[in-house]
Amino acid sequence: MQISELARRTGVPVATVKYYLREGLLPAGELTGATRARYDETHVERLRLVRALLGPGGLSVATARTVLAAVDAPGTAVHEALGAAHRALPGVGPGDPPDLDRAHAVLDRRGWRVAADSPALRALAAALAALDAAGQPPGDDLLDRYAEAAGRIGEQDVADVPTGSLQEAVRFVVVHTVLLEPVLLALRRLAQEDASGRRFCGGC
Amino acid sequence: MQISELARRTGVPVATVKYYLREGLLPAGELTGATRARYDETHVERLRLVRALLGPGGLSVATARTVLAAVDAPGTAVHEALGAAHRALPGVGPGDPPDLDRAHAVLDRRGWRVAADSPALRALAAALAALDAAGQPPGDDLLDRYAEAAGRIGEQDVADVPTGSLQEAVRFVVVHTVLLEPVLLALRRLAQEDASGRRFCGGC
DNA sequence: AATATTGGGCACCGCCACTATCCAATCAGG
DNA sequence: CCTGATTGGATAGTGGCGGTGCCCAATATT
Repeated sequence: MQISELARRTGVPVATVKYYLREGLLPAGELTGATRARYDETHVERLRLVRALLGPGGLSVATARTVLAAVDAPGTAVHEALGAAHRALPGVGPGDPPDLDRAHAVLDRRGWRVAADSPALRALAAALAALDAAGQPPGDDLLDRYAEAAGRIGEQDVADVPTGSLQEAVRFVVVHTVLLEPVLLALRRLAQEDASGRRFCGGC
Repeated sequence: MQISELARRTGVPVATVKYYLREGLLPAGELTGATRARYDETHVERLRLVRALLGPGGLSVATARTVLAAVDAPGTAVHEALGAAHRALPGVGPGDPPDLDRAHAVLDRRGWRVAADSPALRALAAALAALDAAGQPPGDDLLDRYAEAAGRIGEQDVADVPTGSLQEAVRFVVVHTVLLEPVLLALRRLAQEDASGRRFCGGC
């Protein structure tokens, strides 16, 4: 198929498909002439993935390129792919390294072992600092409850990773890491809404 | 204090403080003359809150304005404040209303009652659609596990809301709704990292 | 009185995700 | 084979966002 059909089948404007090609989010089609290129089903699939990462996944084009590079690298081990995805995700800039002590303490209480330079660790520390700044420092019990719930989920995420093909596993990890975040946040809000209705509205 | 001291104490550039004043994120100081205004501790506190919402909270200026308006409205009930915060949070545009059936099914299995037009419900449906588009449709068991973990958290969030002052409760709800999201996401990533290390790296 | 600072307003900047236009090459229809 | 439409590729432009720089008259400080 040509670029116009690729665009039509995915609902993405042709100019945008060209943009993704330029940005390296989408592999080039097979050139059949100086002004013709052929695309196939893998391009359709990839384009849908790109749109999912950029839209609901909330990734920037630059971030998506890095994440997809990990998906494409042939020999990437699953643990490395997860690390690559985590590293690529919008993290905390190198500005003012936050206080990692409380974040470490939460991890220690659960017995989690993570890399000392884990971006998620810095993100957690930064988020805790923001709560302090907002005048609502979280208690250890609250953090532990959050950590327990997160632990359940993270454990399950990893247990679900398929063992068949490495390619498949890496793709699974990246997609689930990124696209289940909005699912989790939406479910939390729904749970809050339900609980709030019961506590403050008598079921509304 | 004057604007320069407000800026100095919070580490925010003066021009940016002026911008927040223009945008209505920060209430105007008390005018003491045509070119003087006085700010107090409430402004320092509010400015820190604004920075926390805009930075780690990930809100846009427009969203933060809406959320803060709910905080400021005097008679807002807690349930309304939560709703206002949820409605203001970056949701799904009115484009292509997603299929709500699967989202409803998850909620029904947990017995949650939420508004039919809940933005979180639409967000959930959109996120599920994105997973489908990415070729990794989530199974019901996965969704149920996520919902269970989210339920634990949301329940606790609501139970923690202080009952003393309404103002205090509303502020608590807004801050916790917004700023615990990055905490939850960071903890999930850390749990994944820990679990991945144990499963795929033998503890690395 | 001289100097420095302030509040307020407006214009401007850099970044980002597209989007529009142009061009030569090429394909399809007649 | 000729003609007109379409394509790939490149370049430039757009609109929104979150600030940022600059200027001015008015005011405080010295």
